[in-house]
Amino acid sequence: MNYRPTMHDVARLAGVSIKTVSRVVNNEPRVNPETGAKVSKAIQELGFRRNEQARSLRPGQASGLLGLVTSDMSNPFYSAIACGIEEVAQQRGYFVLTASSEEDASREQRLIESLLQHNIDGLMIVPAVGDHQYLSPTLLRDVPAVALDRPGHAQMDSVLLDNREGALQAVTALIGEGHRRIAMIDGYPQVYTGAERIAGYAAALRQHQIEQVPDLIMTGHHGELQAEAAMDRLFRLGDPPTAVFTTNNRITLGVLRAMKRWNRWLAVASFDDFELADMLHIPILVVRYNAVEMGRKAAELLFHRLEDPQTTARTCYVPVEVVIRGG
Amino acid sequence: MNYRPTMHDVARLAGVSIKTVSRVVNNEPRVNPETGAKVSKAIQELGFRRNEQARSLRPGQASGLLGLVTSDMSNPFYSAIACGIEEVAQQRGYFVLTASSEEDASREQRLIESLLQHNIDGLMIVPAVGDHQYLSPTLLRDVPAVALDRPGHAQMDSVLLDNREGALQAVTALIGEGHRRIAMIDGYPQVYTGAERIAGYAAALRQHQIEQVPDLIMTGHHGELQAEAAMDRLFRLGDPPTAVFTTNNRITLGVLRAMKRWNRWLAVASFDDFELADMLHIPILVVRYNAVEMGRKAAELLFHRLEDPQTTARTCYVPVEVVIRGG
DNA sequence: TTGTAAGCGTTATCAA
DNA sequence: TTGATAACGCTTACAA
Repeated sequence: MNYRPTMHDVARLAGVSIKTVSRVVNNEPRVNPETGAKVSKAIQELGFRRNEQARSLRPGQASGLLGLVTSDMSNPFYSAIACGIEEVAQQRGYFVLTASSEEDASREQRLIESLLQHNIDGLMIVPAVGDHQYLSPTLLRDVPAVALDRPGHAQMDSVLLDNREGALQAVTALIGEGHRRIAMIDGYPQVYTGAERIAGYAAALRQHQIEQVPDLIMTGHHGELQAEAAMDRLFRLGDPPTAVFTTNNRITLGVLRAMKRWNRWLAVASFDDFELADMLHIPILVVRYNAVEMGRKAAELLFHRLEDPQTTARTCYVPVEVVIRGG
Repeated sequence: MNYRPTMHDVARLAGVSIKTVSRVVNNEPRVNPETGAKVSKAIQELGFRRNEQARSLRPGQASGLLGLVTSDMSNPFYSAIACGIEEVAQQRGYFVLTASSEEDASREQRLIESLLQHNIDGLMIVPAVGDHQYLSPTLLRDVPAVALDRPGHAQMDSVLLDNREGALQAVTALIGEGHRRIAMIDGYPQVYTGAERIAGYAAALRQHQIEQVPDLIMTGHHGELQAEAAMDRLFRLGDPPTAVFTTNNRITLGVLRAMKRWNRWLAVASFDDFELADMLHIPILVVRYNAVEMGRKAAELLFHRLEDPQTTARTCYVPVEVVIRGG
């Protein structure tokens, strides 16, 4: 087994006390340059590296760890967020502990508790559906937290999209192209983003005096396959829609698969852009935003709060825009 | 500030010694049920949670942390790997510290050192190009490590794809379709996977007595844009190819973009599948494999080694297959 | 069955 | 400018 040198070893080799080694390691002032050189040499020779766990054991010392809980890392949206977070964290010498809640609130809670046991300095979370009392400062032991994509507890910073506005613009664009029978396929309406996007869809119809048709509103689809089936049902209607608004990237993929299978290409507006959207042979409207930037913003909010814990909770909106892809 | 209760607090409240609390927390036998109940009650009341950093400070105690260094988390291939790793780690109550090397060996080395300072129990790494002496057991302080996607140091476990065979099969399939002028666009030939895939391409041509044409072999492209430009150059040739073999997902995307721009659709075989490949209006051959499974395998190898550090290094090959997408 | 005391590797206090 | 010593929160010999 490989022995790992400690400050004691360095101190012994350099012929100084352990405190002096600590001073050198931490670049404290008031160290005699000569002593410093001796110590540095010993550090080099032994290949000493400070044990971060031991250092952060002492209260008030940061652990250099952040927690990130998302619902599902296999969704490119969340992995893009994770990228942004990591980028900022890495710049500051922090590491990120990532974990997936699978959209399960009790699992999310357990993960958060485990993360707290590891002494994370801050938490970023995409809160799963449900009550979020366990995100209260008390239960988080005053560890700063940022909610991502969905609002968390009232006293948390958050980074959100303008979901409603994006949906409204996308559906309005469809209406502008002359569509009146516009279907909507959505994920979980219980999820904040889903609810907001539905509201945007409804608002667009209302603004143009188009009545909502229950047959065209399909809610509660988890994943591509369910969305594909929903599109099938729309195709089978006596009077099918001429356009479809999908509320997230997974749904959009399912819908496109169904259209390909039926070889009937309706107009599509999708909340969420996706890779290769521009390669489609039909034009498609997408609500686009910068997910990596969302992650960066969240990490930055967190670091600001670590530096200044007193400021009141802030919500940061990431802009969305509607663009045409494919075609 | 929120005070975080310690075992001492629990002990005081329950009227027992700290050691008894420790016994209860760790489910040690030989605790009087009554005493245990008292302690559990105190733990509940105070909301006590063991401090993992303090626990793992003692040598021989696992930290419950694993390190993962990939080259670029924004590539879906690597994030899929991370998913698989996390899945296995989470099952065992481990957390994963992720970091991106950006394909820079010195940065990779610094990240590994930082990870070691955090007392990770094991490391998984997609080694960047370059010399990997710093992946020797000595410099890793005998922390078990698994190389992913590319071989690391001789004494490491590794999880690899059968790159050469996949490339050979893909190019052979193109030849089977009657193609003789088959171009190849690749990323970095210095990267192990790139080199292997090039070798597979060359082997396929050789087996069919097709001579390699230097003009059709474009190597050293980083990212989509460079690949797109390479495809442009191929189109401008007096005698352009009839088919293209691309050695990774980024290259493929660039090539498809170029084809769309020129509206000239050559046959394509791609190493790496990609989302929406099946939505393309042309058929495309892809070398497919399960990246999530690669992550799972790597994590499993790591846990095996944690349990039994003595076994010799193992290499695990993840199967690849050639399938037709799109069309 | 329970408790005392030492120690893990670091930082902080305070005295030299 | 340096060093002895006591924490930090926990586990583990060893003792009671």
